[in-house]
Amino acid sequence: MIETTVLSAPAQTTKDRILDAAELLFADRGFDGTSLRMITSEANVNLAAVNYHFQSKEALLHAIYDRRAGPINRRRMELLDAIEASGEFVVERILDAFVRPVFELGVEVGHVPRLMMRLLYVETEGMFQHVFERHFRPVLLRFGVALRRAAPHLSEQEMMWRVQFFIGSFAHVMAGGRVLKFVLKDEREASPRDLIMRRLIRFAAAGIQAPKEIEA
Amino acid sequence: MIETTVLSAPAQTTKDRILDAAELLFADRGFDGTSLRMITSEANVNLAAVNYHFQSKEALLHAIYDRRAGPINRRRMELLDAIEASGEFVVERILDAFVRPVFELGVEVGHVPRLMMRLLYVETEGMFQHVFERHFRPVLLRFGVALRRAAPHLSEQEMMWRVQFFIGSFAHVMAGGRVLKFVLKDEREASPRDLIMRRLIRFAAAGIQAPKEIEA
DNA sequence: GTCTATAGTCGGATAGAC
DNA sequence: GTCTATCCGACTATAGAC
Repeated sequence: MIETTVLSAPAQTTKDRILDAAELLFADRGFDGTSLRMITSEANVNLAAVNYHFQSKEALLHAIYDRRAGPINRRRMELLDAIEASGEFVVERILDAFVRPVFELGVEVGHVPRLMMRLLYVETEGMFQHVFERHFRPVLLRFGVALRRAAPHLSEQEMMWRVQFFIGSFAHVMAGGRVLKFVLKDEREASPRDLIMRRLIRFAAAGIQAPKEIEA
Repeated sequence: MIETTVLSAPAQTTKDRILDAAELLFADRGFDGTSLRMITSEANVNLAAVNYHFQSKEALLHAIYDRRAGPINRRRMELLDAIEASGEFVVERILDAFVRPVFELGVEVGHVPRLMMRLLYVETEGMFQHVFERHFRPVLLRFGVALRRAAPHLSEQEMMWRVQFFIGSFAHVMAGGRVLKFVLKDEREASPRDLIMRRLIRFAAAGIQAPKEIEA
């Protein structure tokens, strides 16, 4: 089942080398802050190769997002399938299904959340729309439905807001907002990723299950 | 007490016009995506004026962050002073002191949270460090202390993590992550800002006050 | 498919007149 | 303080040889 070629990646094609180099650079320096020259130099390919394999710098970013967003959200769907099959709609387990596929990414792609962060807040509307409609919206809707079964006391819009609060927490710790480094210092390195994930789920599950109204 | 010049802003100086135009452009298109020519054109000032009043494009962004981060965090400190004076350490009230100064910003500066978002995740380390050390770190530390008095069952590091989850939720809804528009649709326009703030505080207060351990 | 060479544009910054 | 004019480097994209 496990192909050894996935990890060691021998005999990588020019196209893949471009994708890998560009992905890291875009995550770190942003689209406008990354030149094709940086990418081709880092990937050890010729400058013209980008416009040959992709058609433009923008189409390259497009391809990068599709390559990552597809597998992550398919995995989320699988985990949701299992929850629905079992009939056990528990908030913690549903949230786990959302965050686990990202936490399970290898450390060698630890920059992917930063890339997604840019998509959420920084990239152009068109870029966001393409990726969101294709990969994220169906997943988000299904999570909303599952969570309402787990916490039926909330209206649909109330739940949608709380899901957004959860996504904010999740995105923040995944993208490693620089604040984390300054506030938590060495603590962060010491905390195994698994513990961070459990802390996040604990926090968000309590928030999502909070009673409905503020005033009696 | 209230100066009418604050709102109508008559006879704005060249320097201020540059600050205003650049702030909006940087928030929308990012530092690399904004040229000095866009800024001076939008501000109706000469191209050379930027390098005269500030010294470089980077120093201009510096000035922009200082102009906003100062007042917001001073207001937070005031609200914290009031809490400490009253001796009523209630999680909801402490969280309110953190978010209120931002929610109270006029709609005409609704782009400021987006600008802060870029600082958190996108700008250079140097830019972040300058602003964080000067404006945010002292505030964050005080909030951590106050929250631990309100929820003493948590260790310092546990609380720091939960504060980070809260900040993620807050930043996400303030920056209006594009997801909000797509998921919540018209609902967002209809929800008064005050209601959003209360929902956020309700969610985060429950999360922060969640019991300590996952397993017994 | 891969390269070199270059077209064509736009960027930040500054010199120097007023 | 404000302007015009300009330097010079860097950028995306492509044409055309191999």
